[in-house]
Amino acid sequence: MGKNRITIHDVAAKAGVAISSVSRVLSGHLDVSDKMRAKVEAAVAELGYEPDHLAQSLRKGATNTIGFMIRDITNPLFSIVAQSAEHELRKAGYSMILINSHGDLDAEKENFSLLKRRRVDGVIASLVSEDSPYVRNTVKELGAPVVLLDREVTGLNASAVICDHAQGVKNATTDLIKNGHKQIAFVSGRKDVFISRNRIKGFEEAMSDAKIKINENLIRLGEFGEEFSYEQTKELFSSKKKPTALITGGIGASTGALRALKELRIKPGKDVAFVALDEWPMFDVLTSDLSSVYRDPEEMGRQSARLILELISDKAPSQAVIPTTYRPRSSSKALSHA
Amino acid sequence: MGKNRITIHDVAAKAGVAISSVSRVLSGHLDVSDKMRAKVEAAVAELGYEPDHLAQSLRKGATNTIGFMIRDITNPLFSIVAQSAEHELRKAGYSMILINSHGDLDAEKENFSLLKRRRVDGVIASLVSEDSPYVRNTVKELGAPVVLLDREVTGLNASAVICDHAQGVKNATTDLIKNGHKQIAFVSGRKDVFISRNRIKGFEEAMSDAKIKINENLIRLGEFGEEFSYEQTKELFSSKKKPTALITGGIGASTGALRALKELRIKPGKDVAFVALDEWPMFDVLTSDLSSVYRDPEEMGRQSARLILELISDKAPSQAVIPTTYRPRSSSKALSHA
DNA sequence: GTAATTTCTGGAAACGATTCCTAATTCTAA
DNA sequence: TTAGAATTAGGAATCGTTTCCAGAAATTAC
Repeated sequence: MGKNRITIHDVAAKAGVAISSVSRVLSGHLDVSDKMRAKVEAAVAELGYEPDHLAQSLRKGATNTIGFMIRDITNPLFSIVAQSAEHELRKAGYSMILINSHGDLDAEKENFSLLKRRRVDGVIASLVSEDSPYVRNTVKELGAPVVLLDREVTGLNASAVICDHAQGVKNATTDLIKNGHKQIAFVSGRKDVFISRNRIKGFEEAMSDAKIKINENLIRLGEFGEEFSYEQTKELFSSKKKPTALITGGIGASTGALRALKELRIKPGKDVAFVALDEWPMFDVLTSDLSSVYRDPEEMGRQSARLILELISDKAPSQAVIPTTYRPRSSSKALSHA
Repeated sequence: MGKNRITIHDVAAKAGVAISSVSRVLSGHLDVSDKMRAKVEAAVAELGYEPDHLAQSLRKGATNTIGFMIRDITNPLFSIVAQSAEHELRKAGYSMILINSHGDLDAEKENFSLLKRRRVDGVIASLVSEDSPYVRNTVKELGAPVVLLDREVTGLNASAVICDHAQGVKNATTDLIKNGHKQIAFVSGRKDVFISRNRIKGFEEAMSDAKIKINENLIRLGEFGEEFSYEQTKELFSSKKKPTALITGGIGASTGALRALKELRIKPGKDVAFVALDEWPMFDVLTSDLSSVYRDPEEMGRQSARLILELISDKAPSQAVIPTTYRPRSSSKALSHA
């Protein structure tokens, strides 16, 4: 097959020089005569030589590869983050190894070990959890810099891209309140991760500012993903005292809630006010004018790429904050029939 | 930092044996005594040694890496294909390098060269085009096996995952006809790629079977992506003689069409019959009962992984055919007001 | 007990590059 | 003309493995 791989030896032989000279020419080293450069470049062109990235990596101790670890690349938000990060890294000469952890802690652990063996120069990761004690160890053992997506870093020598969920949620909640809502339900993922904590924070601030007491029964924080949200929504709207507004955190939660409402024949924006946190592709076309809290996934990708490249070039860890914006649409305005 | 990388030398020293013996134990070679195995394993455990994948690759000539080249990972269908392929490859000990070509031919060319330098063991690719003469060369030069997604292979030493779009489209068209539609518009991507040709083939067969003459003005094949479809749909429904049914090929095209219809205040499923080719996440929840032609993206991922692994182990190229199924919903039934 | 065979182990040569060190060449200055 | 400095080129070590080869040790056969 492709057995006839052309190496630096072949080039050296053809040009009648030493391999060290070939290497020097190719790496743009200064101490090389014009004659030498010409000879080598001719040989390279003639043979169509391309340096072997593998051998270079081994010798240089850098693979120019970044691991991108994610819970679920199927999440449209994260697929955009991944694409944007890849685009950015590529411009800097890096490739991206994509690796899924399916929201599973053991898989995640194994993934770190895999990336370590592959000697990636850095890792961008959306972790399953942030508080487990294993994170600190794993990241330390990795021996390569890490950028965390939407996770709070504590003591860890890592950078992070964090989103200011609180602000967007606060604005959304305030608007709901302004529209007369008091019984506002909030369905989102696990409370032990930053994103949920931060979202609920914005919610609580808005409620507190408006001096409305929060009905704890309407706060449902549990799992990411559709099923949890589906069940919670069904429960919420099957009870006697139904909420008049609903905020759902994350695409999975929004889907589950919309599915439940559909089955219950409750029209979001008509029978109940609705705000989705995070948008998905075709949001405006496909939803009937749903309000949302938006964050720019492309910017998240760009920032994560920037941060990991900075860490690789030995800069100090830092954080990038992505703003969120409340996008009011008609679904915020459903009349409260409280 | 992580300068203290533990190598096979360290293990050999600690165990008091030769490095070749360590290698033999670790690779499960037969000719090794129990005593030796025990000594080495103890040393490995104590030092926490993990073999360097890079060095292994260089020596063995295999990187256990597959390149996954795609036009746009943001396309929800393809992100599922990617995830599913990655999952499958991982089980076989392979990692996946993800690389976007943004639908650009030059980027694609460069991507192939990048993957070649990185010595991937194989490539799964959704190419921008299939007929350009460069494909044959590039793939040959790559020196690694290739699996093409939804592209017809000609003479090339490559496998392919192809979808039987024709069947699903034919069934959908036949159903539309049964519901009284004759003026059926068809908007999809470039005619020079398999997917469009195959889809239109199903359409033409159904029309021909029903002895309905096709109005060429209603067939709009041009670009993938939202804009083209948006413009074509606007045009189609601004003319005097409007189509009574619309089939859109691909997620981009469907989005564009839905956007156009929304602006024109034409309700799919009410004012016009509508069938979308390909579904997207939350399809059933978010669309108001749109008919579709479905293909299983996870199966596409699994099959592409299987095929590339087969090629790597020197099996002959082959094709996997993914069926498509027509999923009639209420949007097929809009009354024809022809 | 010796010879022939089988098991096991260590040494060294790859894999394909980079880079340090040294020596040869050219150039400058006295 | 020659000593010294500055360029330039080649040789060899190195990155961390695997694997071939040869030889030592252990086993078996006679």
